This record gives sequence, C-alpha cells and structure tokens, in this order.
Amino acid sequence: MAEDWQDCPALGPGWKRREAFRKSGASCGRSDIYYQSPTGEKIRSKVELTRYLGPACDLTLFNFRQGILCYPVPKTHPLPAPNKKKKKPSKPAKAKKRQVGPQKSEVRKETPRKGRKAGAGAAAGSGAAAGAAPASLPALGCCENCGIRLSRDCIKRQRLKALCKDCRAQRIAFNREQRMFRRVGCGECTACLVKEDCGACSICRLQLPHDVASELFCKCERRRCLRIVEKSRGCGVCRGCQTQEDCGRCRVCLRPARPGLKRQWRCLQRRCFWDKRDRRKSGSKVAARRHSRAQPLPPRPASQHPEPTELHISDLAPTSPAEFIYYCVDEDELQPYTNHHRQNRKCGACAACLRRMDCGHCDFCCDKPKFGGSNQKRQKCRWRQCLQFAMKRLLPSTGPGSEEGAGLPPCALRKRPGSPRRRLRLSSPSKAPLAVLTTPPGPARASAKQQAGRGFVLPPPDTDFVFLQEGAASPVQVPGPAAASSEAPLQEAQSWGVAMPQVKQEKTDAPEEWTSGTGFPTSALQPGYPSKALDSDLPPVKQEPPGPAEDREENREDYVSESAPEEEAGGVGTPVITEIFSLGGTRLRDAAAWLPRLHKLLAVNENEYFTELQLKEEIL
DNA sequence: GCCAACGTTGGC
DNA sequence: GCCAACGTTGGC
Repeated sequence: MAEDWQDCPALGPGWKRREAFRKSGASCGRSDIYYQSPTGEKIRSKVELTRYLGPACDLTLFNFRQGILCYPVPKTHPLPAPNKKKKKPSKPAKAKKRQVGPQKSEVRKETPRKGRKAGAGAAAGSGAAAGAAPASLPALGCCENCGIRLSRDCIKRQRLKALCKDCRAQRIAFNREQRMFRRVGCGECTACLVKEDCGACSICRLQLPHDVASELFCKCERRRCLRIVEKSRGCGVCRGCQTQEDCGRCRVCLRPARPGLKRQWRCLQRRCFWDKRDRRKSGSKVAARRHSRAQPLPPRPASQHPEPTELHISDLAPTSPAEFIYYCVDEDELQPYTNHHRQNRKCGACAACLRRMDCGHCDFCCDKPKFGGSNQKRQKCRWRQCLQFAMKRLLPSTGPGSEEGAGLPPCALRKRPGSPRRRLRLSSPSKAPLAVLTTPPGPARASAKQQAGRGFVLPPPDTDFVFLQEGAASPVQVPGPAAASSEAPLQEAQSWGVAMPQVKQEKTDAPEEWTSGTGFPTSALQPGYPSKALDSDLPPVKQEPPGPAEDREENREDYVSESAPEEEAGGVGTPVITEIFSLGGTRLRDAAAWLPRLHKLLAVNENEYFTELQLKEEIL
C-alpha cells in the first residue's frame, strides 16, 4: 500500500511510476510496475498504457518495467527518438475517452449518495443543491481541511478526495487508530487499565467465560477504551467540539424552527470534524466544509480523550450472543478461514464455475475493461461466481453440536472481524440443489432483510423462492412461508442454498412485472424459463460450448445454461450469488421453515415443472 | 452494515 | 507480461 510514486519523465510531466513488491503468496518477491497518469489514471500494464495513450502513440521503445526509453543501438543516425516518447500529444484524446468510465460511475454514485463528487469536480453544477451555504464552500480543488490546493491525484480519488494528502493520511490514521481502540483498546486510559468487570453491564450479564471476554474486543462496558471517539459526542477537542455557540449563519441555524419541536441538528460549526456521520447526514460535504481551509485538522483526539465517564457502549456492545462471539473471536483463530486461498472461492463443479464466459451485462462485467468498463470493481462476473461457495456461507450454524457446525473449523461459524462481508457456512456444500430467493422489486427491498431477532435476517413473508434444482430443467418458485414452523429440522437447510438476487439497487424491476397478491412474478413460473420481463435489446449471452466433462453435467447444469442467460437478458440483471454475501445472514431457523416442504415437494416431483397453482396447493 | 474502490496476488 | 479477481480498506 505504500505508494512511493516516483516521477517518470520518460512518459512526460505528471506521470509517475511505482514498483510494488509482492509481499506474500506464491509470487512473493515479484514486483509489479504501476504507472499513474497526470490525471491520476492507474496503469498496470503496457497494454493498458497503450490503450490509454491511444494507438497513435508508439510504445515499442518504452521499457514498461524500467520506465525508460530504450533506443535501439544507433547504427547510423542517432537522433530519432527523444520526441517519439512524447506521449502527451495523443494522451488528451484518449484520456478524455478514459474519463468516460469514472464519470459514468460518478454519475451513478451521485444519485443515491448525494454525490460526493459534487464537492469538487461537479460542485459548479450541484452548487445549487448545496444552496444554503455557498459562502462557506472551499475553493474548488482545495483541501477541505487545510485549504491547500489539491493535486490532481487527490482530486481524482473519490475517497477523501477533498482532503490533501497529509490531511487524508491523518484522517485515515485516525480511523485506523479508532478501529484499534475499538478492538483492543489503547491500553493506557483508565478504562483499559481496569482489571475487573463491572458485573452489571450488558456484556457481563451474558456471563461469558472470563478468559474469552477479558482480552478481546467485547469487554465489559466499563473497560472499553475511552479513546474511542463516540460519534454523537465528538472528540471534544476539535474546533467544532470546542465551539460553544451556534454560528447563526449555517443552514442548520438558518433552518426555520418548527413550532413545538426542538431543533435536532447541531450547528455546522459545532460539529466534530471526526464525526464521519455528519458528512453524509448533512448531504454532500457541508459538514466537512465547516472545517474548511482556515481550519486545520484538530489535534488528534487520541491524546486527549474524553472524560472517563463517557462510555461508548452503543458503538461496541454486541446485541446478541451471536454478535458477541463474533467480536470475541481471536484473529489467530480466524486464520484458517480468513486466509483461505483465492481459488477456494471456486468449487470448480457448479454451473457458475463451469460457466466460462462472462455475461457481459452484470455490473461486474460492465466494469471490466474488455467490456468498456473502468476496472474499478474488479470482480468476477456475477453469473460465474461459485454457487457452492456462496451456499457454504449462507446458512448459519446452529451451534457446536449441530450438523452445520460439524466438520468445520470453529472459526468458520463465526463472523469475521474486519471483513465487510459476513459469510455463513454450512458443512456440506456437496450435491446441494440450488435455490434462488427472489424478492419483489422496489420497496420490498428495504424490507427484504427483516430483522428476525438477535441480529439475524430473514426474508419478508411475501418473498418468493425460486428453486433451481439440479436435475430439473427449470426453476421452481414458491411463495413465502405463511405459517412456517420454526422448529423444522435444520438439517434440511443443508440441502439448499438460498440466494437473494438483485439486492443491489442499481437496477430495479418494474413493479408490474410482479403479480400482486400472489407475490409471484408473472413470468417466473413459465416452464423452463423463470426470468422476469426480458429486455430484447440485450444481446444473448455468449455461451461457450460445453466440453466433454460438461456434457456429462449437462442436465444438471441446464438450469444455468438456460435460465441464467435469460435472467441476465431479462433485466433481472444481477444474479443471485454474489448477493448472498451481502446478506446480513439468513436465519437458519426461518430458512428451515421453508425448506422441508420444498424439499419434499421437489423430491416427489423431481424433473417436473411446477405451476403456480401446484405450488400453492402443495405448499400452502 | 453495506459496498465502492483498489491494492494485491494467482494464473495463463 | 498481462489480466482476472480476491480480499481489505475506507466512506456512507
């Protein structure tokens, strides 16, 4: 991560080069060369460089690894080349073209997230949106904190791009430090020095083994590090926190009071710089602007932590035993799971793994350079993401004694600290029929993750399952459990994977595609083809002809080779598998309520299509 | 908690 | 050398 960029004059002013040594893995010690264009574009290979500079630019003399021009031994006339490597001429046109990618993604970002972009580059256009406090805006292209002019690199970066390099580093360091405090504490504050649990807080009441709770993150509430900056209270030392009076000029102060209601928002000038929430709550960068230019970063709050009486329970307290275990897992214990090799994400046998062609339509494909994307997401085509891998992590364990837990490293049953994706796992991923859980579009998404107590999540009652059973030619969809028995055998769930497609918000199905009342998409029960409304404009997905091995699997994989393209083309857009990882967890108890009935149904009617009526009769 | 972004690594 | 994509980080 150490970005020791060095100028690369061979490519022209503004170009930088970096050599990154691989620190681990089979190729440890090997180095990779990266370039950065004057506009901040990252170039990873000569091919990319060529693409970036355009065909008019001849790179044959350019040694990508060395970052220098290598002229052929001049036999006759030694002058030719110096200018040849002047990439600059062709760059603008191509660079302009390359800008399309980022711009596109930024547009997309702007909509749902109020566009951080608006602050710098697009500020002119969105200034009206910011409207209320234009006077406090920092100059475009200036660090929001110290006000120095930002480099192009800083401007380009979407994260923290409104901060200069130093301020950004400070902020990142602060965030990192806070995480450390949350996990292990500073070891110096009075809370960290307390050796005895209080015995009365919510954690102590859980009566966890002392040796587990003592050294880890989920400590007694009274022993939690005091250097953690609580979001709602601020650091107490920055200018915002120390300002006692409202400015009377910011948009919060100027907001007309509602009769009978106390103003809820704090004056922008009084908000803590370190509170990241304000950046989003106040829309775009208004909150960050309060610390703009004239206001350097406040001293690190870590050295001047809040009063010892301030506990920060809300940030830390696990809300359930399950969460508690998550927080208590020792990092080392997680190694076997967290360090699994990259290839472990492929079972190599499921339809997704056997699929060789990218769909070209999903968001990950669109991100790929070969499809004209900007290579920001860098993820495998959604339709090629391993189904087994997804299922392994889908269903939660029910405890050490359960079958789900058997045969797994204990860590596999726990959430991973530090990982944004909670993956749940069951022990027997083999031979699992595949199931797809679909949810009605639009507002249903918000409710798709109903809280099912103790932090687990289950689909809403009107959620539909589309079961893609191996051996069956078409998916089967059933309505949600009306009065599911929560005591159904958990083992049943092992036979099924459940996924939730289209969780992402980029694409939303038209509501009319769904039959109201039944909760079924009108097209979903068409024998053989379950997809929702098709977009005929989209080209069919290229499918590689099956190899010999695939022939054997043909029947078993039909459901993907047929249904997947349909779904891709059908505007369902995002297939199901990767979305599993985004689920906060599906409560096995609830999943199990579905599965026995479906399992039975499909066992009896294997290889048959199901009509909506059949399913209703059979299941309801 | 979720996810976009991107550094990094595996494999062809 | 190049590309695919894994895994982590930072932001919302």
